[in-house]
Amino acid sequence: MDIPATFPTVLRELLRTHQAFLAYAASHVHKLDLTLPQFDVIITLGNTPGMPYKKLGEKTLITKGTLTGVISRLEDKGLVQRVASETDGRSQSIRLTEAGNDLYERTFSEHLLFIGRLFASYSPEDIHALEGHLRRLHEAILSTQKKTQLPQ
Amino acid sequence: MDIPATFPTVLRELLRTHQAFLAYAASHVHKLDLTLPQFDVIITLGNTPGMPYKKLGEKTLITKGTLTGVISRLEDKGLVQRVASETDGRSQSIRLTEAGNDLYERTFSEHLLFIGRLFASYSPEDIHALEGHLRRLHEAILSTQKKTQLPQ
DNA sequence: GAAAAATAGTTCTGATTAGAACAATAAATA
DNA sequence: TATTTATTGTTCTAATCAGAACTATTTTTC
Repeated sequence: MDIPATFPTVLRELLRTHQAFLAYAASHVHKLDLTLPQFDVIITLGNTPGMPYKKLGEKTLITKGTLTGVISRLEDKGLVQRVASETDGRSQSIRLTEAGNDLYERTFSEHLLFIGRLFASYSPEDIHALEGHLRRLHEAILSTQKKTQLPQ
Repeated sequence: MDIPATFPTVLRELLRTHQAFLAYAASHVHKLDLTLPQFDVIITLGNTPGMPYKKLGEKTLITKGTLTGVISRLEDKGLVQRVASETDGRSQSIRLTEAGNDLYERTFSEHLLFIGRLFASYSPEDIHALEGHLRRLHEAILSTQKKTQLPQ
């Protein structure tokens, strides 16, 4: 079995790029007195009638245990509210309050512009290629993980 | 200014891929009763005479405030030790203890194999291409960040 | 319909994170 | 040399993170 000598380098680069992106995005979001996960919840809920807890977690990649705390802090700030589901006694819907929606409308497009600057030098094809490479690695990880789960 | 409609998708994919990789790597490392940052420190120190605190932080991407805690926990486990610098009263060198080195020797190559499985379907050119794409995005982020730092 | 299994959220724990404030030391400057 | 400035590592805070245990409610299965 011959391991390419360079794959640890790729992975380091993945980590560094990820970290750099978070720092860049956070520098913008912190001006709103929100954390990155909090803002992520806001923009995920924007332009929706709200969504169940679980779906929100899947979209934002936030674990349910963490999500409880994030939502609570946003609720304290008056930006979101929990609404008990009528059909399922376990479930709740999270949605933006009026203040939360105001914030969303006021900041989202600017945030998009801010993030978009990163890709100033990218053509649509460039972006597409990058996405393809990431998606391939992502899928490779998932399928390797699956194989490893029930080894031999 | 025309923003490509797809860049949020790429970034989501970056986050998902990153998360998937961490989960995959952690599943292996947790068997050693170590966290990912802890193991990262171990393999960074492996095959070195130790290194100053600051350099270790740069290599592992761990902030100095966090690093203090990580090192302390590894010290408690008897895997690393702090050695005061002789020339600089502020500085310390961190290095593996004998037990730490044993662990490193025993687990590193296996860990490399484990991670290498992710790239089973990759040719060296594939890996190189992926790395190039990541590096480009990384540099785009850094340069955009620099421009934003002193705006107008 | 009753017991068992699955699901939604909460709570708890230990660790990491970024960031700021701080002490001690070293280096630069005047 | 004395003062100022920079650097190293620690400590502190508030938040996130994954994972496990737990409660309350469905849903499944028999």
